[in-house]
Formats: sequence, C-alpha cells, structure tokens
Amino acid sequence: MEEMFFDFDQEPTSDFAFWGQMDPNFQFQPQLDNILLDCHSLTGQLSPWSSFACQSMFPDAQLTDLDSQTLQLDGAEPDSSLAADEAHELNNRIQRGLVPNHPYKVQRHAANIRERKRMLSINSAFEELRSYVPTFPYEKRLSKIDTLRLAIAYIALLREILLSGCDPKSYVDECMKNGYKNQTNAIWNTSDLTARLSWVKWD
DNA sequence: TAGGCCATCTGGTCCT
DNA sequence: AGGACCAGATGGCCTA
Repeated sequence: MEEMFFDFDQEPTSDFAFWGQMDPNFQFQPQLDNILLDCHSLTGQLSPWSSFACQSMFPDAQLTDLDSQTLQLDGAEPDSSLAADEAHELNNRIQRGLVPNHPYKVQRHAANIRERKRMLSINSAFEELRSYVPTFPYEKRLSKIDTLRLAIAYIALLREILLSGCDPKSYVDECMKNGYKNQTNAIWNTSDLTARLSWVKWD
C-alpha cells in the first residue's frame, strides 16, 4: 500500500482529508445574509416567541394575536441604532411577515440575528482550527470539543519537540516506539496523537 | 432507540 | 443604552 504523508505547509488546496476547507473566493457575508434571511422559511421552525417567551413578557397578550401580527411596511422602522446591514435584513424580514409586531420582539429578532452571526464566526474559527490539527484521511469530521482537545495536545507536543531540539520526524518515531506521554490531556495522550503525526510529512 | 453533536432562541450579565 | 458574551433549554439530525 502506498505510504501517505501530510505536509502541513502545503497549500490549503491539498486534497488531503481536511474538513471545512474554505474556498478562498467564497463571499461569506452575502451568503450569510441570505441564509439568515431564509432560515425561518426554509426550516419552518417556529420561534419560541409564540409560546413561553411571549407569555412571560406579555402575560395579558393573546398568543394567537401576537403570532399573527406583523409590522406595517411603512411603519417598519427597526431600531435606528442597528447596523445598516442588520436594519436592512430586519426590514426584509418584516416585509416578509417574519417579525411579529411588537417593539420588544423586533429588538429580540435583531439580537437573534447578531447571535447567529456571532456563532457563525465562532464556527468558522473552529473550521480553521480543524484545518491545522492532524487528522486521519479516513477520519470523520472532528467535533468542536475534540478539535479543542486535539489542538491542545498537538501544541503541547510541538512545544516538546521544539524544546528537545530533535528532528521532528525522529522525535515522533521515538514516541511511536516508546509511547507518547503527555501531561496536558488524558484524551489524546495515548498513541492516538503520535499515530496521527505519523501521517505528517515533516520535511 | 438512546446518546452525541449541533444550531437556534433566550434572558441574564458584562462591557464600552 | 445597546451590543457582546455566555449558558441553559430545546429540537433536529445522525449513528451505533
């Protein structure tokens, strides 16, 4: 069987098994806006506003009324403090009847949009981190927690290699023979990390 | 079918 | 005051 190596210095276009490689020409923001705009209509998911939250905030309100209410187009003036893109997006959603007619709800929707964008930025950072940790070519996508743990172990090992002054490949080979003992993490301190590193092309 | 993982919504708290 | 951040709740999807 042909031996396979991974070179971490390769261009990101490498067809090695890295998950979540970003297309360098990918236009993130317009895609994001469309996704956010369409998520409700695509999933058909009902906002929790229609149940618990509405009743707790507005105990006197009839849920059916709240759910059916939408802002009138000419009266649709989302919070002026919103960023331009958020205001535009919110207006779009109001026009489509996706935002119920209550000032607090409008604010809450804007906050939801910001939160989703924030989580997406965190997720894109996770994707980038995944691209830096060693994975097996046949391995399924690492979860967030595994990505963090593996990254910690990987950094620790790289630090040890630097401090040892040894050739990286021979250091890993030695670890493979004798078993890698890392103090930092119980999850990845077995042969797993060194096995992953055996796929790394060091030179 | 249970468990893991994830996205989303939400309200509270912190920060600017 | 408003946005950022956070953690809890919830529900969907996938896999063993």
